[in-house]
Order: sequence, then C-alpha cells, then structure tokens
Amino acid sequence: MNIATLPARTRKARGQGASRRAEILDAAKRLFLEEGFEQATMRRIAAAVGVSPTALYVYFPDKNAILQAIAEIMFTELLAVHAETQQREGTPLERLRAGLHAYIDLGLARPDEYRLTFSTVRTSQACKDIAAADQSFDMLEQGVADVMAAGLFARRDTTLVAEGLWATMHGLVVLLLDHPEHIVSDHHVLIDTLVDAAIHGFSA
Amino acid sequence: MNIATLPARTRKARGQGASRRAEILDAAKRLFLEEGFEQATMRRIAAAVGVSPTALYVYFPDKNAILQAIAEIMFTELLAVHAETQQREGTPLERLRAGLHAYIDLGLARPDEYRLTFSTVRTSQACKDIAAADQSFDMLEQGVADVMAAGLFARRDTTLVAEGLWATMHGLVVLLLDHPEHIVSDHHVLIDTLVDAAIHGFSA
Amino acid sequence: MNIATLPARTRKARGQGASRRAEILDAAKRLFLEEGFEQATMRRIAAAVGVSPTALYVYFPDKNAILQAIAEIMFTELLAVHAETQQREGTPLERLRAGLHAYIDLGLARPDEYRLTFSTVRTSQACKDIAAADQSFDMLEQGVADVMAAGLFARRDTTLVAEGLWATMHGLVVLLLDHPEHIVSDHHVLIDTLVDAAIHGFSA
Amino acid sequence: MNIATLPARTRKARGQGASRRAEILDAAKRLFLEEGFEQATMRRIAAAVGVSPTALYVYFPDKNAILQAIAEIMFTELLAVHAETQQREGTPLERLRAGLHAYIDLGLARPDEYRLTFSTVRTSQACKDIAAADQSFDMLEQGVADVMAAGLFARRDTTLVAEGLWATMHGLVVLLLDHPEHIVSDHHVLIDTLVDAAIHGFSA
DNA sequence: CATGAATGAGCATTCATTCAT
DNA sequence: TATGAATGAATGCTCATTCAT
Repeated sequence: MNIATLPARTRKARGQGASRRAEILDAAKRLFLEEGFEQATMRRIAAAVGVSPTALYVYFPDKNAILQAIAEIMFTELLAVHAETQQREGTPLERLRAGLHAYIDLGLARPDEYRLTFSTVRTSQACKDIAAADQSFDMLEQGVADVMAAGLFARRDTTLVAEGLWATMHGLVVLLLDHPEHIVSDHHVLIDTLVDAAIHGFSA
Repeated sequence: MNIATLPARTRKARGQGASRRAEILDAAKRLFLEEGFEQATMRRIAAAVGVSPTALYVYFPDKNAILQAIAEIMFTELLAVHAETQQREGTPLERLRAGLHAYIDLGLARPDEYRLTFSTVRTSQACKDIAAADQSFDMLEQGVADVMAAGLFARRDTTLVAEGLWATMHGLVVLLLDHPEHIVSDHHVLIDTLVDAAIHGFSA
Repeated sequence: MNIATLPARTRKARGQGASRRAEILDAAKRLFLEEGFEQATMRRIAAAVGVSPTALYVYFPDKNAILQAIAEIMFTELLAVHAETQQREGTPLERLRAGLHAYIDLGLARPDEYRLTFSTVRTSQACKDIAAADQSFDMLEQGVADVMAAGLFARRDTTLVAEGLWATMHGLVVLLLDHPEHIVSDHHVLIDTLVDAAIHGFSA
Repeated sequence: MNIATLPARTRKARGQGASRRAEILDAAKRLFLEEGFEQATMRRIAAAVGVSPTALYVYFPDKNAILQAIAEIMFTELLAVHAETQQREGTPLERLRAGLHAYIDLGLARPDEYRLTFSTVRTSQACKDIAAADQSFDMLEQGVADVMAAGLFARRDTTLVAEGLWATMHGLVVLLLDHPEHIVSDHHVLIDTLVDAAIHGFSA
C-alpha cells in the first residue's frame, strides 16, 4: 500500500529484452496469416509469445499498430519475390509465363497479404499496398511489352493486355482463395490451363 | 393498474409487416459492405432498421441467413440473366459470348450484391444450398459444351473450361469494382478485349 | 385502426375448440418429460401443439400454470401405479419385493416426475407431491409390516425398516438417474442385487 | 484531461487477490443451491461477489468449471476421509463399516457441497476428470474386496457390491438432507440400522 | 520490463411475454 | 379464438484495454 515498500526491481528475469518486439511481430504475423487479422486476438498473440497480454502494450499502443508494423514487412517481402521472378533467364514469353505463375503462387501462398493488398477496405496504410500493387503491375506490363516486342503477342496497348492478364490471374486467385469448394477441377490443372489460355488468348 | 388510466390507442407504430424483411436486407447489405460481415453486428443492423435485435430473428434464423438471403437474390438474378441469354438465337459461340458479357454487366450493375455474394469472406458458407448458384454455373458449362460440340473450342473437360472462364470474368468484375483507379484502360474496351481473349484462349 | 372496421369473427376455422387445452397439456407433458421443465420452452410447446406461442396464453396465464396443471395429472398417475403393485397376489415377501422393484422402475421410467416429487426445491405445489410421497411410503410400510408378521423380517420398528428400504431404493434411483456413467455394473443386475441384499439385510 | 486533476490513489479498491477464487466459490455454491445450477447466472454470481462478470473468467474458464471446482473440493475431502479410515487398525469388516459411516458423516456435515456434488443435475459432467472421485470409489471397492477375501461377504463382483453400498449410503444421505421432515426415526438409529443391514445384506 | 487482476462494452442468441388486430 | 409482429431482459462468453504494482 505504501509505495516506499515496493521492491525496487526484483520481480523477474528480464526476458529477452530488446528482441521482444521482434518476437511479438513474429507471433502476430503467424497468427494473422493463419487466422486472419480480425480473428487473431491480443490474448492469443501474447500467449504465442509467452507473455501476458499487457506486455504487448509496452511495445505497441494497440492492436492496429501491430498490424501496421506487420504490413510493412509483408509488402517488402511480397515485392522481393515478384522482382526475383523477373530476373530469371529465358525467353520473354517464358518469363511472362513464370511471372503469371509466380503471381498466382504468391497469392495462394499468402492469402492474407493478398487480401490485404487487394481488399476493398481502404485504411490509412493504403499507400503501402498501393505502392506494392503498382510496382507489381509495372513489372507485369514490362513483361507484356517484351513478349509483344518479340512478336508473340498481337500488337496492342500493353496496358490493356496487362490489365486483362491481371484481371484473369486475380480472378483465379480470389476464386481459389474465397470459394475453393466451388472449384471441382484440380487446382494445379486449372492454374496451368488458365495461364496457357490467357497467353494464347492474347497471342498473335 | 387502473384500466381507466390506459391510453386508448397505445404505445407505438408497429412495423410495416411485409416490408420489414426487405428493410432488414437493405440495412444488412449496407453494413456488411461498410464494415464487413464479421464486424457488422445484429444489434447495429437492428438499430439501422429501427427495431429491436430480437425482431431480426422473426425474419431470419441467424446472422448467416441474412447474408445467405442477399446472396440468394444475386444468384437468382444471375440465373435469370443466364437463362435469358441461353434462349437467344445465334450460334453457340455468340450465346456464350453474350453470357459472359451478361455476367460482367450484372456484376457491374449491382456492385454491392456482387461483392457481398462473391467477395465477402465466409460467403462460401452462404452459397451452400443455393440451387441457383449451381444452376447458373451449369448453364455456363452447358454453353461451353455447346461451343465445344460445334468444334470451336479445343476438346477438354467442360468444367475446367467453365471454371477458367468464370475466374476470368470474376477477376475482371472485382477489379473494376474494387480498383477502378488502377485500371487506366477504358472499361468497355477492356471488357470486350478480355472476353474475346478468353474465348480465343480456349479456341481450337 | 377503427374498431368498427374489424371483421367480426372471420379469420380462421376455430381449430379443435375445447380440446385445445388438453392438447397443450399433452404436448407440454411430453416435453417436460423429454427435456425437463426448465428446458422445455413455450415456443416448443406451441410448436408441438401446432399453434403460435401466443395461443398458449389463452388457456394458461403463464408457463408455471402449465406446470401446475401437469403436475396434478402426474401425481395421480404415479400413485395409481404404486397402488396397483400392492394389490397383486403372492406372499408378503413377494409383494414387498415387487413393490421395491416397482418403485425403482417408476423412478427410472419417469425421471422428471421422480425428481419433481423428491427434489429439493419446494414450491407452492409442494402439498401435492408430499401427499404422493406420504401415500407411497405408507404402502411400503404396510408391506414391511406384512413381511414382519410373516416372521421373515427381524422384529423392529416398521417405520425404521421402511425408511431404510426407502433410502436404499431412493439412493439407487437417483444414482442411476443422475450419474449413470459412474455405474459400470449392468443396471438390471445392480437393481436385482441391491433389492435382494436390502431384503436379506433386514431378514430374521 | 489534465493530469493534475487526477485523484492520487484512484478509482476503487482492487480485489483481495488470492481470496477472490474462494469468494467466487462461496457465492456460486450459495446460488447454485438456492436456484439450481442452470438458474444461477454468471452475472448474479459476479454481483454476489461484488465484481464484474468478466472477473469470474479470470479464475474459471467457464460456468461448469466453477461447479467442478466445488465438486473437486468435496471429492478431495471424501478421499481424505476414506484414506484415513483405511489406515485404522481393525478387521476388514470394521474398516469397511467405518468407511461407510465416514461417508455418511461427511455428507451430513457438508450438506451444501454434498448436494451440489451429487444431486445437481449436470453434475455428472463436473465429476468427469476428477481423479479423487475415482480414487474414492476404488477405496470403497478395495474395502469390499478385503471383506470378501476374509470370507465375510458372499463372493461376487466387487464393483457390483461397492456400487450397491454406495447407492445405499447415498440414498440415506440425500434423504436425511433433503427430506428430514419425512424421516421420523432417530437419525442416528436409522444410520446405524441401515449400515448394519447393508453389510448384513451382502454377507455370506 | 512485465504482470495479475479487473473492467466495460460488446457479441449472437433465446426467453417469456404482450399487443393490435 | 388465434395470430404475426415485436419487445425487454437475460444468457454465457470474449474482446481490447487499463491500472497498481
């Protein structure tokens, strides 16, 4: 009851000190990916880290702040993966095909990032995901231009073709993500078929 | 306590009867879109309608049923549109093309319903048991089969092709709906181009 | 809005008229027995009868009133069954044994009546169940007296013996009723064994 | 808003820490007995303790766990009493008789706990996973086995006999607890008589 | 730096009941 | 006699958050 009687700082070993923040971020990221942002609770994040819920508030003012920090990391990774596929060797068509496959694979592998990036709800961190989206799209358009330059695509506005391809891949990803039980075809077969058809559809 | 003290024509206007269901559906549609299905609460839906939460349960067994009812309306319209295009004259290919355009037009014409039906997480559950959804897809598949029978599509599994076409159209709709600012091409040109490319992509 | 505009009495065929009350009682009794008093709801009772919940309030002021009416019927039946076993032929010991078995069988067959009769909660209708309990007990004590008179039971206070037997049977019933999963022996074997042991325990 | 305006030693006395759990248990015990398990609500339990409903969930995962904790205490005491009687000197029969008496005495000494543990509907669930309950019964069964080995009980399945004895003692306890006004015999005489009769009933 | 204890607001849902018709 | 529409109060439970320590 008297503040003077409190032990100075005895309670407990300090834990991992500075790494706590990273641990929280890791645990939160895993939970966000596994259960979605809304479903992941502070309690479960704390439990995953091995601390009390209160401890999270030492490092982040609230749940949204964790989200923000995670999102930043996510988008960086997302973009890195995309960029990598563009630097592979091969013909322009092979690179484009690889890029389309990479886009789908990424979307399916990281459903929450994908939804976050392309979801309807536009919150404050929109700038980040828009940046990622734009850069991704630019890469796609460059790939289209290369194929067209190689004479394999019918000559048209590269933006138009890129947008068409994007729509196709996006549609496939969200369908597989949101309505998997409505797709009876084998997912891999469907992906291969649609990528081929899309390319064929724009071919000269 | 005294019967003489009772007001003659009492308390409050009771609901409009049959229109209540529609009012609830409207309010729910708005809230589901604004805040997401999980975040929209029965209490707030009720408040938006101007009734008690209990009243919602007079018209719908639970929260999911409201979403399902919204989806059902969309699927019924979709089915009607599809059925209509199937009965037009013309070649199988023309009919399929018309069907794809009709799908896109419906999605763009009813953005709220389309998003709720196809883009809300958990919607998958709502789609279960909606016969119209299956019938709608069956019509698409039949159209594909007809074109294939006419020798204009490469021979393959009709379900696979129908799913590929669905994915393509769905992707286009949600892109135009959710990210219009990312689409620089003229929407009509993009639609025409992509429908043609999709059909071309599966052609023999 | 104007009382003069009301249709005089047109709405609907009158239903079964006077038998409604009995129908409600029947349905409620069945539900009380199947699910217990607290778990049976007005809604389900109404549904079982095939009328709206509101209709119940035409015949009974509230849920408890239905309970009361049912209880009255129940106790009458309970007692009738008991009385019947006492009028069978056979030696006094056979009749006593039959009575004990009948008591157990009745308790197991009508768990809710049994609980109601012997439950802790003493409500207003307590008079009724106490009467039933007393009469049942009197029959048991008479049986004990008969066996004692036949020289088969050690001579003691008949009330003491009857209470001992009652306790034994009561314990068995509530154990089987409330904790069936804790009894690993076959119920019938346990019943037979315990009835025999109880009788043997008081034998001369 | 101004930090200077904050009261120095704020809001409200926070709980007594460790004693809270016991307080909750006490309040719950009372309410469960007064109104029954189903009728007693978390809110009312919380109000009785003087805390918010949420606080209950700090100490117990759910409502059942509270009942279970009460049962656990009873079983632990029962086990202790049983264990104690098993270590006394004397013949197996004397030890068994002492065990039966101890069971009855405990039940009568802690009427609330006994009723909650053994007579509340749904209690069965609470008993699950309580090791002490099983151990307690095992001790009774061991006592039966010992007497049987000494040739004083007719040879039969020990579980069957133990369950029969349990039923008998349980019936006596609940009768004395719930219906004392129906028992005209002297309680001690009835207890002694019934314990003797029960043992005699299973004798060789 | 971290926690145990606690909270207020909120959740979907169900209840017995009532009212105008 | 009977109902469709509606309600207020309640249910068990979970949430993000806060506070004194």
